[in-house]
Amino acid sequence: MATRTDTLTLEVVELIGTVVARYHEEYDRAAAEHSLTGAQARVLGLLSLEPLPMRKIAVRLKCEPSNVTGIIDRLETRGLVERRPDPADRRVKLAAATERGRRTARELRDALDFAREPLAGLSDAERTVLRDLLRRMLGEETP
Amino acid sequence: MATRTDTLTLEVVELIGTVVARYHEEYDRAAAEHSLTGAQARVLGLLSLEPLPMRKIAVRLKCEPSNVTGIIDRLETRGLVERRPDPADRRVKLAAATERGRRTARELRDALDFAREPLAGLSDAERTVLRDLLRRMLGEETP
DNA sequence: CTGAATATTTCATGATGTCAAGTAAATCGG
DNA sequence: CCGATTTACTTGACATCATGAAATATTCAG
Repeated sequence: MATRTDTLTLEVVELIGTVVARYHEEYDRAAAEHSLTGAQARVLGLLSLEPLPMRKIAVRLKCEPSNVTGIIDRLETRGLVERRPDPADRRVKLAAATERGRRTARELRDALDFAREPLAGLSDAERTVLRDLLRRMLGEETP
Repeated sequence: MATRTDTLTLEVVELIGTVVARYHEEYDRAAAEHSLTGAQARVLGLLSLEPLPMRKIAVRLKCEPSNVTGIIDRLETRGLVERRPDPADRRVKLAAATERGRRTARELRDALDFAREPLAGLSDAERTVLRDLLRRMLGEETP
């Protein structure tokens, strides 16, 4: 099976590149409307689901823990996140979204839902096909 | 047509998020193997096709021209890119990949081709479907 | 209890990004 | 042709994000 140089493959790769670029534009634009950077929006989104230790945030972001300190600092300064002690381990600090933080995260999600409208051009059947192709492409087994 | 909250749409959005993350990981990893950052690799890729004025690089990157100055500075320091005068307009500086720059860009492209192997799991017919769906999703009319 | 491992922070450093100001060159109106 | 405006690029100041090393506090293993 030709995997590298054929026109079709290159075309798909190019399209995926475009999807990636579009995704970031929309994400950063939505974040900027709340005066957040992309990284801050991402972390706030994570914390709106559940409080997390600094260490785990770093794992999710695939970055050094020392980097997370600064990002949480900035979110905390703006009252969107707070640090709490972990009752089970006094070394650990849990970062948790405040009420305002959760509200901001919700608004961000809604704005991104709007940005996701590109999918509106596809029917349910087509989305199903797209979902299955993406899953296989990502090597996830169809459950 | 339900576009926002249905499970199928959210699932596809999630998968696209995963594709975006995967794409960046691979891209940055390939760039790092040549001691390049993602931004540097991206610019080098552009310049390996044709020399460009600083201004146009900024447009392609969707950033301020002053930012491009630094990126080109760093690529130039490493002998991958050079600045040339534009014979048609003495205000303009053309950034052009050197021979070494073109070679590095080629190696980078090859490494990325390898990273693109996820597509190997799909047949030609499936890739065609994927291509068409992505095109429609991106609002490009099928030529 | 002591020593190793873990979680976080701080500091130094570099890349990327913005914005404002400055320089040089082209262009336009008169 | 000439002065005013626009355009292209650079510089400097600053914020964010990222890494890595060192410091501190706490847990855990033996």
